[in-house]
Amino acid sequence: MLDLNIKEPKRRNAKHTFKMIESAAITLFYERGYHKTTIGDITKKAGVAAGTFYLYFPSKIALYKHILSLFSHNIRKHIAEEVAEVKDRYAKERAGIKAFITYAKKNPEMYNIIWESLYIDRALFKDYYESFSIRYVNGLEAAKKKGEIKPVDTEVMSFILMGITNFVGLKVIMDLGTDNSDIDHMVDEIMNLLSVGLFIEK
Amino acid sequence: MLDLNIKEPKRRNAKHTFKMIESAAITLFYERGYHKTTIGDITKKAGVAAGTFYLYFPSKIALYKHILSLFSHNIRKHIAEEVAEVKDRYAKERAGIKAFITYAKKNPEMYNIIWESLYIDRALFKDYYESFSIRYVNGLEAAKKKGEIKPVDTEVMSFILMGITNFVGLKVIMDLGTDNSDIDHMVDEIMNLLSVGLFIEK
DNA sequence: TCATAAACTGAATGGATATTCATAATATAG
DNA sequence: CTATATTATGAATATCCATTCAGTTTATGA
Repeated sequence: MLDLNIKEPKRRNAKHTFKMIESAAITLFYERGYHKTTIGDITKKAGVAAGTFYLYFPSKIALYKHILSLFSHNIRKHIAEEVAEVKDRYAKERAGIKAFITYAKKNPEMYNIIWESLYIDRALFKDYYESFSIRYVNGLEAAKKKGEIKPVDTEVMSFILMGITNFVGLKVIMDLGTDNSDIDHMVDEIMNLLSVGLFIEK
Repeated sequence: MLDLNIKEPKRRNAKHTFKMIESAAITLFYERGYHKTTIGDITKKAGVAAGTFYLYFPSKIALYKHILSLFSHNIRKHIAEEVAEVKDRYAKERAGIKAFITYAKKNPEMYNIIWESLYIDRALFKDYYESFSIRYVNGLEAAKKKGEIKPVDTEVMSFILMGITNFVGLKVIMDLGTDNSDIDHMVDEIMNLLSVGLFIEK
């Protein structure tokens, strides 16, 4: 893991201060975006002085990278836990897709903050999606060997599946379109496409 | 259309200046992002004085909106032209998907600049994807009536299809993963999924 | 050629903001 | 209780940058 030069607090009160800065930043980065959020905004919301920020974080960008790393781990962990509970590939795929969308709905900050990496440090963005893809490919290759899925190009398929999940997640988070109340319905639509396709043969 | 208070140049030389500012901004917004690009950067690259910028654009944000609007129209027009040439829904879908990806590869700035609207003005982002979705839904509903596609939820399907196209496009533009040389192969993988699905029935 | 609108210049302005620093308060080990 | 590492403060600093403006140049129609 990259060293961000973040100083961990030692005493109980300081741990609380650290968390307050963290959560204030998450909220503000989500609401206003990274560039429009100032250190002053963050410390004010956290209820501490501006200087306090620099006791823990060497810079604004280090804080951003720290939060991005938190989210990367959390979402992966959450999906892995849900997927682990089921057996075959179909059930795993459904569980993974639903886990992503429900997690995104509960933590809308995550989505925005991860995507914003593209405009903060492109390497972070590339790294995030490539490593997500690699995980996906591993699962798909295993399923291919077991004859659970068709002999597709798993790398392309990983981006197809990430695209589906991310955009349906986006619809839910940003409330795009008319109806975003029923996540299970959306997951069903996705699984139906993955099962029988979209087109009717002539 | 929203009025951006952009002053169109009248003489030949000035039209050239205007274009230089436009294209410098497109390059820089792509390379550095909106917030990290200064008016000084833009005017320097365009080869004019800082004040010249304000002869044509009332503000930095107005320039961004102007460019976003250019891209919105161009990509839609490009896709519409390609789609118009073919008849049934399958061919239309293939043409549309391929048109998006090839256009994105040729104009990688477009992708970044459209997405960045999320961090500049969320309403622009919402508007962009919702109107894109509505166009998609219209096409899908027509195909449904004709019995060309299955009776899916077309709104959800529009986001599924946008997600697929956007993420495969992303892979190509950002060179994610190992192989991005063969766009036709990727489009085939997508069309195959849309035809017969991913899973093998037991 | 001349008058004038259009185009252009670049230094100056004003406001914002990331980061530093000298100082003070506080928790805890011994 | 005391010494000390830790935590906290917030005003000051230094830089950056969008925008303005007073003055200059240039194209073009008459």
